[in-house]
Amino acid sequence: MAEFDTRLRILDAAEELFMEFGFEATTLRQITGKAQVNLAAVNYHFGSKEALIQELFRRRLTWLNEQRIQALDRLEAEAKGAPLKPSQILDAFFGVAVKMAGDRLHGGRNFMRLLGRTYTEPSEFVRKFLAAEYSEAIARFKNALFRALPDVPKVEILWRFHFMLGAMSYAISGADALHIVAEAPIDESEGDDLYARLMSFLIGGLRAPLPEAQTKSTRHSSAKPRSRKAA
Amino acid sequence: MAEFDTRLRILDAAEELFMEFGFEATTLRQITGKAQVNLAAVNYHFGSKEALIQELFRRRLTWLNEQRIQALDRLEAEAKGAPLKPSQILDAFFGVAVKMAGDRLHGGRNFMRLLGRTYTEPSEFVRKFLAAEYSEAIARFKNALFRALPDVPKVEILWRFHFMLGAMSYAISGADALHIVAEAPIDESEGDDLYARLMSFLIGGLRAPLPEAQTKSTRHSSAKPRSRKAA
DNA sequence: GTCTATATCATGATAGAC
DNA sequence: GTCTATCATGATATAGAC
Repeated sequence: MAEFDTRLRILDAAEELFMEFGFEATTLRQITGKAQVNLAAVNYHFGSKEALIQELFRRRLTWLNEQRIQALDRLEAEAKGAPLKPSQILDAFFGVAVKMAGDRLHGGRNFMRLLGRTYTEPSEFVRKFLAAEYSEAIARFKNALFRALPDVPKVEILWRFHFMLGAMSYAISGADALHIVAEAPIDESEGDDLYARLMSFLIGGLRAPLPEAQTKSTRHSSAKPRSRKAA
Repeated sequence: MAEFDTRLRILDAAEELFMEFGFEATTLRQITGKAQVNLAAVNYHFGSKEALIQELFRRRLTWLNEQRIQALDRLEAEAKGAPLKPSQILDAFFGVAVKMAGDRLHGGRNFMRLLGRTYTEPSEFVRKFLAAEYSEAIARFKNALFRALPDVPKVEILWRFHFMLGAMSYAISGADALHIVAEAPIDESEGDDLYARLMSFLIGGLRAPLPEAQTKSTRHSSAKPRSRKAA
């Protein structure tokens, strides 16, 4: 079979299968079967299943984070040293991702849904790899948020960033899980709709009043002394 | 000797291992090894690995959702027919979960971290099972939110509920993933701290201004100037 | 009821012909 | 570079002794 690019066929097939079944449950036989290449091709071209997974993330995640950093670069150039607005920062970080997730054509959709789940993946080597791929972009956006919200404690910003990543992950993983919430299938909100919905939510969460001003309408901690600070 | 003991040992060991390595990557040998029972014990007591997983969820998730519903019952009894405040509803739903997640002692911590990841699990039978276990609680809380926020389109509430579940999932999965965001290890916010942080964020997101562009039905410009605060 | 031993099978990976 | 054939391993599950 005179295949033009076996590598690409494997990567695309693997992306789709990993998205559907996860890393462990997807076998090399499924991948090579779907890609219509020989079973040995994966090991020939990538060396191992693990290396295939890494290459799969590398080819898209590197690009995604470059886009994010470029978007941030543009905003900061325009601002000429002034702090950015939080909404601008979130737009640069999450906007690119949601757009990529809406792109069915180039496989971005599959990849982003996979990525959303992978962020909390138990597998050690995947997490290490993700952390490395993300580190530059995360550092840039963290600093931008610190500057944009000088009154908010940094640790609070980090936690909220973390929460936002969770919301984005579910937003993108989307349909399957949402059906647990909405028994009746609802219109799948793709692209612009989803983006607008997510952004409203994220900005609302990021700019919410800090927890210390929490009004106690609950009885959860009424029995406990307030002095529990250390943890 | 006692079968009961063996069952429990298996469940506890499995919970911990599944949390650490995921369902697929955890083998019956690991489970029975950690539980210090015989390899055949899992199949004897549960029938299969799949049935073990279901039993594992059942024993905790059923209880969790009962707690949630009871909390909602109490709130609604107090309100005597009036709509609840959104913060009360969120408190009933997420508060119980976060408290359970903070309970290292009875294994609730492991379970909740597992649950957070599992919600978007690819595995078909797990998702089906979760949907069934959740359905009653979700229905109750959906309706409570619909009543509490009569001006917000229902589809919007469902999406925001979905986003909130994502934020909670990450909040609980917590430490591992957060280290990707915060390179320097930050104090692990457990219990009350985490709860307060998450609730502020969730309420902020739930009550955020609605997104402008709604390509829903033919209604245009509902004559309500949504104050778009920031681009 | 619990364990030992094993059946049965699918996996990731490799060797070597072409 | 691609294929066929095969490997060693480890998986779930079962049969039968105790």
